[in-house]
Amino acid sequence: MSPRLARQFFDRSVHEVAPELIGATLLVGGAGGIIVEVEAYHHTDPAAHSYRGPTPRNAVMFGPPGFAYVYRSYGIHWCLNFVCEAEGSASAVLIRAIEPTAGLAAMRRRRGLPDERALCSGPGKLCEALGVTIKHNALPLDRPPFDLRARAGSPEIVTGPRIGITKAVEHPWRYGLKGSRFLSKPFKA
DNA sequence: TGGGCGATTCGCT
DNA sequence: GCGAATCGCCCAC
Repeated sequence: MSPRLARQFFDRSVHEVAPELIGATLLVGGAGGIIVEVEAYHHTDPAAHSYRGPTPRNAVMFGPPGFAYVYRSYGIHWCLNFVCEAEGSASAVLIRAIEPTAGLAAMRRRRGLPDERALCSGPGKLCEALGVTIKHNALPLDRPPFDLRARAGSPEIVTGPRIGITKAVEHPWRYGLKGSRFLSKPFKA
């Protein structure tokens, strides 16, 4: 088993951390798999929740790195982020897609879907599959129920514009595992 | 294969 | 009141 990611792993620029999360293994309560798609959000970025300063919702982003920031999206879905950089810098990586490898039965049950490819292929989907809710907000990533393992090799990374945002759309801050069948959407060649 | 739309909560204007 | 870091379904092509 590869080593657990230390808290210091997140105490760097989101643009360093985000691509290094591709290929890492994320389990929540024993269910999850290999991270294949993420997006980086920096506090100077108009598309980031932290751009306009702290609020009750985004408070965790302004705390120390290595914690989970969970928020509700479109009134329905949960989205999972990892807080990065020094305390107060309010930057985070959005986890967008996972290749399921562990706890398949539990994830299928929660998703109500038999298709493995659709289990975790989107930020809202993977939270439902892994059982992530607001209860996980502000929890440390180096302790249960989270289990985050460093990747083994150096996978090929593809980049592209982020999805579903209206501001700062030009930045290529979406990172994916090249050729993965489990992405939320394909990367443009 | 891809675009349009409804569901539904919350933060901010 | 508006719009959002989404998803799944429906429809046209």
